[in-house]
Amino acid sequence: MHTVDEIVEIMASQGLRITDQRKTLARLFADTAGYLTPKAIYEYMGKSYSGLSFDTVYRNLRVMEELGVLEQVMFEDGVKFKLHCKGHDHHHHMICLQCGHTLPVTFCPMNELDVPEKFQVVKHKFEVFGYCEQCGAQTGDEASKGKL
Amino acid sequence: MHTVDEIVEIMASQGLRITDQRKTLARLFADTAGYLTPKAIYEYMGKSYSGLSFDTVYRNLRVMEELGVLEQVMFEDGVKFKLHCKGHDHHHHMICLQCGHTLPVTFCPMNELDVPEKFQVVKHKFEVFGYCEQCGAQTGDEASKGKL
DNA sequence: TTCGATGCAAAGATTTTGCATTTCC
DNA sequence: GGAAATGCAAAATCTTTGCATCGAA
Repeated sequence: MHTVDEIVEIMASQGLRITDQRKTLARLFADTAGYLTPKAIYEYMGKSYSGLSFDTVYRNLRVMEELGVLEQVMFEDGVKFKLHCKGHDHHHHMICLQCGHTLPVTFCPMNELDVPEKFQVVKHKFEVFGYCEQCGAQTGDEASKGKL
Repeated sequence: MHTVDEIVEIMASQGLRITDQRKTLARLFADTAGYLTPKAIYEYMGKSYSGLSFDTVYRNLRVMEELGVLEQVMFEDGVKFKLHCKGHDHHHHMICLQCGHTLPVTFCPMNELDVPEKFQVVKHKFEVFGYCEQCGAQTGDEASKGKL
């Protein structure tokens, strides 16, 4: 996980200018333990910047992704972003369908998997979806209506 | 896996009309052991139907998905469809980055995973990406350029 | 014959790009 | 001061919807 300062430092070291907007973006991701949609990010940022445009948000998300600060993931309901997990040991995630928060999973199925020698593995994906403590308690039977 | 006749029968039993276009779609999926993009499907269908429109392809894909014949999956480069795996025991897939073909993986990591009791599991995803025998042999060093 | 399926056109939604203006360093 | 970042507008994708016509049952 990165702190605001670390993210800002990475951007500055690449020659990027540190605008207010980018600082706010960095703070948002540093404070968020999960996935955010571009729309949610735009709406959050819009609170602080009246003339904010969607394309600037996208541009900054792309820049931060290229720097390796953020990672982009496709879900059934669209693209989401979160802080990149680099710097940590290899792991996977349990993801809350309600709020998007994530919990690390240290177990990796690739250690157990018997791969046919004909298949040349490049990468893998292992994700567990469900409801976190807060959301599971709050929603009860409504839980199954989540749509991440 | 379904045969063309099984797919057609499922559609007919739901009151859907069996048009030539739908028969061709059924045959395409019955013959394809992997994922197809809407665009690839449209282009394939276009060979047989000159006035084909994209919206009809989409409509039929949605219908077949609702009937449980197809399943839709989001990849980094967009939505893809394949025959639904129902009727088989629970399994996962190894997916070729080049051609989209899939191989079944009977191992399920959820059997090994120690889930925190606070987290209420709904579903999971385990996918292995790489190159199948044919594509791995063909592409060699170029392999890493795939983009599924 | 009748209602569902199709093609066409247009609308939505999401993401990207060109360009003038503003702002950081 | 000069280059990068932003906002605005418009374009490019991808997907869906309304409606008149066509066609399967």
